[in-house]
Amino acid sequence: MLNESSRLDRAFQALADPARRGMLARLASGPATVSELALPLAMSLPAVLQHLQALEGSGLIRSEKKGRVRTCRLNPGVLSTAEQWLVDRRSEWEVRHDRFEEYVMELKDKENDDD
Amino acid sequence: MLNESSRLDRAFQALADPARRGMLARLASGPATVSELALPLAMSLPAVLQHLQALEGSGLIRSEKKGRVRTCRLNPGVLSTAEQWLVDRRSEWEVRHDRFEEYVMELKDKENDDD
DNA sequence: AATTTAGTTAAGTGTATGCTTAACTGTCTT
DNA sequence: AAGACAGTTAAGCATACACTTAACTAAATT
Repeated sequence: MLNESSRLDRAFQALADPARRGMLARLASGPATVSELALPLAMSLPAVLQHLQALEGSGLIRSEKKGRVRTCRLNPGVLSTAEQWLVDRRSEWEVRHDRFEEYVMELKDKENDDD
Repeated sequence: MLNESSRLDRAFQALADPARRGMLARLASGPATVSELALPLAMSLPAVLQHLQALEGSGLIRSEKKGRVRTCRLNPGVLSTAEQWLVDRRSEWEVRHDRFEEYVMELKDKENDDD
């Protein structure tokens, strides 16, 4: 079974590499073949393949082979799962922070009462 | 120099571990000491320290020591930098996808014209 | 049929990561 | 002053990661 936590592990892990983020950025503008994805990268093709496996293993992309060319495309679902995790944390923090600001305001109001 | 790409490397790398995400989730609800962060984790204190170093090194948290207790708190800036990267990719994809949907709609309209 | 193209597999290497235990440094409590 | 508490440092170990080269498969071209 692939629980939510290990899905996020894989997704963030996949995102933690500039070559892979480059591939995702490329794929955001449309499907691409393995060679096209490899073109801007200064590494061997097997290395590219390994990055693609990481991306596909995390569910960030999917790919299919037709003849001898494999076409990759972005899979936006996992992208937004990761995004949502970050949004949730940040918004929880912001709520707390707003409350703190309120509290500071209250203190200032009381100070003013004392004048 | 710490460029944007390697900042994202570190941030996503830090996010790719359930223990560290747990710590961030805890810190989203307010500051905490090292021991408090360690409490729910089934690992030694030095291991916890190493995770905290990863988090602080990525800029996701900051911490300060007072007496013998170190207090950690969330640093929301890097969180939203990572979030923004994901949002940008997803929204670019969505724009393209919407255009494709439009295109499909157009095709269907033409089909209907032929009926 | 021979060659080029597109991708794949296998094996090896160096570095990074995630953990451990043991020993240690300050700070607070009694 | 003695001990407990909160955290830290150092060293070691096993696994995972990012790459490489060499050898290979299968599809398209000439």
